[in-house]
Amino acid sequence: MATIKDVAARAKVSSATVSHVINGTRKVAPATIQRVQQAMKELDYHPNAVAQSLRTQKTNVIGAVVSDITNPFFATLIRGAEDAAIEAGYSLIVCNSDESLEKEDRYVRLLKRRQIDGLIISPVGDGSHSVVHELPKWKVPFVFVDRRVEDIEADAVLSDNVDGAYKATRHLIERGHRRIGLILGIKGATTTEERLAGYRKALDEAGIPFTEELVTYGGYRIEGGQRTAERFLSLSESPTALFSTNNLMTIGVLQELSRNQVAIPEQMAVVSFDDLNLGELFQPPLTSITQDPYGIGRTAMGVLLDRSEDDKEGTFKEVRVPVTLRVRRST
Amino acid sequence: MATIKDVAARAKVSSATVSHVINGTRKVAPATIQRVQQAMKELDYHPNAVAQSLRTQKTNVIGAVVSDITNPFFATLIRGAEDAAIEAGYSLIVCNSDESLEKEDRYVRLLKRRQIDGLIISPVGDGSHSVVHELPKWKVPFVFVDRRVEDIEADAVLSDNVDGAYKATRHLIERGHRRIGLILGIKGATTTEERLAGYRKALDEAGIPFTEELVTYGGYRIEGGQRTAERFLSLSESPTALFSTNNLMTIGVLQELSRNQVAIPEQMAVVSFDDLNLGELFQPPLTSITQDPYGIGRTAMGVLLDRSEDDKEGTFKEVRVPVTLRVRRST
DNA sequence: TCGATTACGGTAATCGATTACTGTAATCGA
DNA sequence: TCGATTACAGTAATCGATTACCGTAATCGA
Repeated sequence: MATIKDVAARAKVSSATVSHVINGTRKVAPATIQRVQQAMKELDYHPNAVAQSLRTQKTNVIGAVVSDITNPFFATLIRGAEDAAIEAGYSLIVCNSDESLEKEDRYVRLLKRRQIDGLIISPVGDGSHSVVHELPKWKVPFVFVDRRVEDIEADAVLSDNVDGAYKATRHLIERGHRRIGLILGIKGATTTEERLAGYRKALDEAGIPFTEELVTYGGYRIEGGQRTAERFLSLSESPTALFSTNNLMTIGVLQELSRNQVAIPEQMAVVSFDDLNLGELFQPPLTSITQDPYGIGRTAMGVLLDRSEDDKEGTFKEVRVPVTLRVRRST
Repeated sequence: MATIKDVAARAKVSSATVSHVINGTRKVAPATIQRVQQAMKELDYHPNAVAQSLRTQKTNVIGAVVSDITNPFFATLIRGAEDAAIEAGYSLIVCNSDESLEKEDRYVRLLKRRQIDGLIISPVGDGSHSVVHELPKWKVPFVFVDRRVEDIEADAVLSDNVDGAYKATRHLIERGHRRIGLILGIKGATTTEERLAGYRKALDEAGIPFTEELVTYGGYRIEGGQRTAERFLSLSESPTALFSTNNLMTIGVLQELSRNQVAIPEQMAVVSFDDLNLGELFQPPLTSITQDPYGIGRTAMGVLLDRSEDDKEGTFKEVRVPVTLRVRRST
């Protein structure tokens, strides 16, 4: 591979001049510029980004840690982040935490070693033992997406969870349901707590008493959706509607209901927080709260790059991305 | 951030010794090792991967270019690649080409500048004008996934497309269909050509004549599925079965059939190459050829790392990952 | 005409690691 | 006892860029 020195030699200038031609960092005589560009072309020279990074202390790489890229929600979020990153000249390294604190820890440290310029993270669990607590000390700019950790000062781009859960629950109430089973994710996670708050708000407003029995935790996994749906079905007085608070658990719920031949919506209405993509192709089409993961990813990257370029401080932003209730036939 | 010199100073040794302690590259007295480790701990030292990369000419970064991470097929493929990468100490930079030659070109060059140790790529279109033609010259090890470019010598990990298409078509024939509409992707892409070959093989075997009229190209996009389904429906003698050769086009097909209230499978049988995940939740559940994208990604990464570690040459492997026909109720 | 300014570009230090080469004691073997 | 070997560790070059600092010639203004 040709280096800057090769170019310099061929153009009969110093490497300093080549660098300045490339970066436009000082005035260079037109004739010299010509010679340098010619030499670069002839040698098919392209600057070594690793050397640049070492010298400038800037890698133009952003790290992203999400629970699982295989989940369409995160895939789309990452896609949004990536598009924004590329436009600004950054690349994205993606890591999957699988909701494991240990993996999250390992990846964040790895990314730090790689001198990333910023981090987008959806923290594992309630974040209480997360490695993110070290981030402020390390001075790596970062932004929370989807979830956040309560007691850490940082930017965050999140869905409007309270509003979404409120709308979903109110919709079910308007359809006449009074026993609404709520399937939450991981106790302590901000998404979970906020969606619970929205649910309670709608119940309160309608004067329906809150029942512990109707609230379960499925860990945001398919299996959790099945398990909790099963539990709801076995209740002496089973609910007439289920509100599942993420896409994977909804899949589990639908599988379980189908296995037990429970008719939707006749015997059980179903609402999902977070659309299943293709939700409209199901039979019946699924009523859901639609989030905007692409928008979350894109604006998160924007917020992150703003911060790392304006250099550090400044008050932290918490952006709430609106969600919409899409009524289909499962309710 | 602490550097190796800080550690050296604190442990009262040279930076060479610190380096050797870290890497175990030469014998160091136990007492010295202790002091160095102590110093590293006290300073919370972690080696700067950028500096290491510059010196060793190895970044431990692999690039991946696929058409769209939002497509569950590629998301899963990337996930497989990533898991394998992480296990081997590599990180993955993911890029989305969106089937655009220009983006593909830009990203591959960017990745090369970043000095990636290897590349996983699903080339755009038929690959004839792809930047991948430059890769051998650049000496970046790379492996094709999902598709390949015909005239380039390289490793490749691909689905057994001929077999899959053959099985799908034969299945339809066994169900009594003789007019089977085939929806291909991008003319010239190896996936397309191979799936066409499998389709023809099954027809030949059954003595059914091949009809141009029943073959269309949908560009591997949802919209293409809709468009081609519409075309098939408007045929004077429309087919009794459709074989759509990727997941996105299948979605388009299903949408279009549903819009026209065509009953599946009574009025039109449908088979998809590549499962829709959740295909079993559709009504009716979808018969499909199931690929193993996770396996493709994982073995592709394995092949790639083998090659970059065994250092270069050696004959190129073409791995065919088996596919299975999953019969559900859409046929 | 001469000092100041401008235009242009080179020298060498630097980023933070790795590693070839070298140096000094201590130990060994006969 | 002395040359050889071994054990241990330091010096400095290097990877490929950027950039602070400096030098020279040409131009300008009064």
